[in-house]
Amino acid sequence: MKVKNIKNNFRSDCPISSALDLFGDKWSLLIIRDLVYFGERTFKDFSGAAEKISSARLSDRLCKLEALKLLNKLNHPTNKKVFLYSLTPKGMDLFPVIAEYVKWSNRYLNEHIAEPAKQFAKNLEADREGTLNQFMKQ
Amino acid sequence: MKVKNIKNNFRSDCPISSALDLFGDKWSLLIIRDLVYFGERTFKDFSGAAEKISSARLSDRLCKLEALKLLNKLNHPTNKKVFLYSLTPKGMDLFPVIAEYVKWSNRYLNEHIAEPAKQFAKNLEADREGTLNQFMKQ
DNA sequence: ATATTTGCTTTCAAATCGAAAGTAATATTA
DNA sequence: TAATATTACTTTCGATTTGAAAGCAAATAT
Repeated sequence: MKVKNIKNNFRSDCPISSALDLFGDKWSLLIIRDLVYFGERTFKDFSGAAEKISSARLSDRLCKLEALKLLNKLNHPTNKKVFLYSLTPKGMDLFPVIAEYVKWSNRYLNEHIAEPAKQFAKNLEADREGTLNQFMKQ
Repeated sequence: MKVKNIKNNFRSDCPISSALDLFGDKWSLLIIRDLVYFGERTFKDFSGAAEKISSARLSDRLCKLEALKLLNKLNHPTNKKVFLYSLTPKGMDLFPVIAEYVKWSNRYLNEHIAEPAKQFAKNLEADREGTLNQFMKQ
């Protein structure tokens, strides 16, 4: 796949619009989410997530996120055709963004969201620092 | 404009994907951003932002965000053809999400972003609670 | 040796997008 | 008060992005 120069194509010098230019689509943060939660994932693992990303889109997003150095792609230790994706520190630093989405959704989409997420949101509200650190130190 | 039932069309019961389903496009958070910063904006004001949203897209997004009750649309006190958009508490509660994007971009896109945003990020890093409260109490 | 699995790529119709022009109602200017 | 300008949109249309499905090659499992 060709990943054309994603940077140097920003709409403005605003940090918010620039972040959205890089990973402000409907899939990138869900890939990051899976990696925060599971640590490592394969192509097939990502494909299995509830949102049902198509393989074309998944392939495209993994390439872009790797090009942005938000994730690492490593060989599986025993299976040559499988790759293991994981977060770089740069990618892991998106976790606080994700956490704020969780808090907002817990407040305003509460009846719609899954029970474990509600608990996570509750922990975040009670002790943000601690809950984030729990995930972010490795 | 017709705003078709935006809810009941979620990809999953995940709070992150659900939030992205509602306003995970490249423009919605920038509209919220302008309203956090300026309090009130007109259609023309939004059009003037550096990212140069097209009028068709702006019209569409304002409708959707109003339908989601993230913003209010009020008549201008003296000019009948102008409307004043502002944030509801539900919309204002997206500010912490925005703030985390700012922090991330300040870390990883630092040389690209504008100086005032860098200062804001610095304040956030030094005193998150205080900096957020400064904006969020009206 | 054959079948299956994995991580993709290709194809294609449909949805979404940006750019530009158009419109209708109001407000300003001459 | 008649002409001009402004505002908040809507319309149109070609280009880009998307999702769904099928295809594929290499590696693994049977």
